[in-house]
Amino acid sequence: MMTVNEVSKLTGVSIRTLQYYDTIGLLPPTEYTEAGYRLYDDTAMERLQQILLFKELEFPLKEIKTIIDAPNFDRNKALEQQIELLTMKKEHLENLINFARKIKTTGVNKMDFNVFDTTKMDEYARKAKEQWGETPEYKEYKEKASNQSSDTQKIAWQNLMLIFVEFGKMKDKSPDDEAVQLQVKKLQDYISEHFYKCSKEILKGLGAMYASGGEFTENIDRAAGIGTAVFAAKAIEIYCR
Amino acid sequence: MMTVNEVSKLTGVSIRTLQYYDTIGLLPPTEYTEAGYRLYDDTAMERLQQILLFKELEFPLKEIKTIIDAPNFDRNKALEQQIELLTMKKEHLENLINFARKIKTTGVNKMDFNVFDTTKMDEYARKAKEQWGETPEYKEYKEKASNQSSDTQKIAWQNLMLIFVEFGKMKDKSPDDEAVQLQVKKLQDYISEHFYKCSKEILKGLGAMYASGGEFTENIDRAAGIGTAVFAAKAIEIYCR
DNA sequence: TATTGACTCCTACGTTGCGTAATAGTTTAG
DNA sequence: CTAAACTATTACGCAACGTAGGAGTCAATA
Repeated sequence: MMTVNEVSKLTGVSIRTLQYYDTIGLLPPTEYTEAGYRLYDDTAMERLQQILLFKELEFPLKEIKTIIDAPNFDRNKALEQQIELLTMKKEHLENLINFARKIKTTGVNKMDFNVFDTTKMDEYARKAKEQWGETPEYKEYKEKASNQSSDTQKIAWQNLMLIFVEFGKMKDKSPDDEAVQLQVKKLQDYISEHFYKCSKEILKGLGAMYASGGEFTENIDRAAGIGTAVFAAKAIEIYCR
Repeated sequence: MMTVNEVSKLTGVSIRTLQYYDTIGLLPPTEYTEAGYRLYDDTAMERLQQILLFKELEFPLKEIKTIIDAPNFDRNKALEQQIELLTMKKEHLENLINFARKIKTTGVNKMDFNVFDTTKMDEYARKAKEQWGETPEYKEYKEKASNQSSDTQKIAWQNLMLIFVEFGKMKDKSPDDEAVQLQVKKLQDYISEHFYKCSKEILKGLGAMYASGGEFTENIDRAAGIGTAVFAAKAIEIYCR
């Protein structure tokens, strides 16, 4: 039988934590002395080992409790689910890192809220559908959109907006300037990678849509400066010739 | 001037959040009506935009406050630091994912606490040093150990232990069995990748150390079953001939 | 004008996993 | 037997809000 101090020293778990695990019923001590001191035996220690194992994998304590208490719990299934969860978190972080890098290089400080609004994205998708109908490109978009988490999607749209921000900073140049044309290519590549294969045909249609004066135009101009949408459309038009 | 409701609908930020940002001083409204209603103007909205931007990058609110309030704050430096932080988190998750995968395949349910104890790791390192002196391998270890975060190191040790767990499950086989020998190679590769280049010479020395009856032997046996250390040492000896 | 419905305010508890006192009783070594 | 070391319980603190409750406000309708 070991006291809290001994258990703590052996396992590295703090005394407070042991007390806490007792109060939440995760790891009740084997018995108490008359004075109320907690005493743990080997069985309790094994349970603690289990707890530490799952805690290491970032399971929340409540889940750990149900997992360990369930007599015939499917360990592997829980592990797989947790792996999935961790993977999603990882991807989220990867997205954020890319986003932060781009923010740094473009030096944005204004960004339209609608860009952050996921519901608007579907609106754009619907508009695109109106223009293109049930083309293979639209199907591809829907597929990618449904496969990827909305989180990944959201950040993809944000990064797309950052490309327009770069357009915004080139407005003093001519639309056929080399740097501007390169930017158009970056746009095309980005769309191809994250939404659907973007041929020059489609890009042309997009350019027209950007400058058509609708919500898309507004959003671009608000995020990247007034006139950016039209400017980008011009550059796109030249690029697609 | 916009009310909380309007701001909320425009930005997707909840009313409660706006109230909260007011109480913590992050985003005080431009003014209050006589009735105490919060009113926001364009300047406040821009500030909110900034806040959302940094929040997206998982900056804590307190930092966001200091960042935005500092008149000549080095944005890029803050972004770089945040990128680093996010990268560390990502690496941690990658480690955990690998750990979880290995746990799943090996089916461990016992793991010695000392394995989780970082302080012991340095002890092993010191022992290794006694055996090898200031060899280039030891220098390599120290370099890798200092470069990698202690977190990554810790999980590397855990995964090393899992390799011994697999040894433990092969104890009924002969040490020169093909599967066992393959396991030795896996051990060698793992050490090479995560600690230092592990030649057969060094591996031989390690094998002797594992079976020498010291703390290392105890830890291996406790984590992977009694007799595992000796068994692994035999297999290693054969492998190194 | 009174009422209704929509909106807003503030207060305050719940969440997660403990850290950190503060106060008081217990055990052990000298 | 006393002091040192250990333990217990209680309870606040943190991060970033969600949620609920009670009450005052605003705009429009009956």
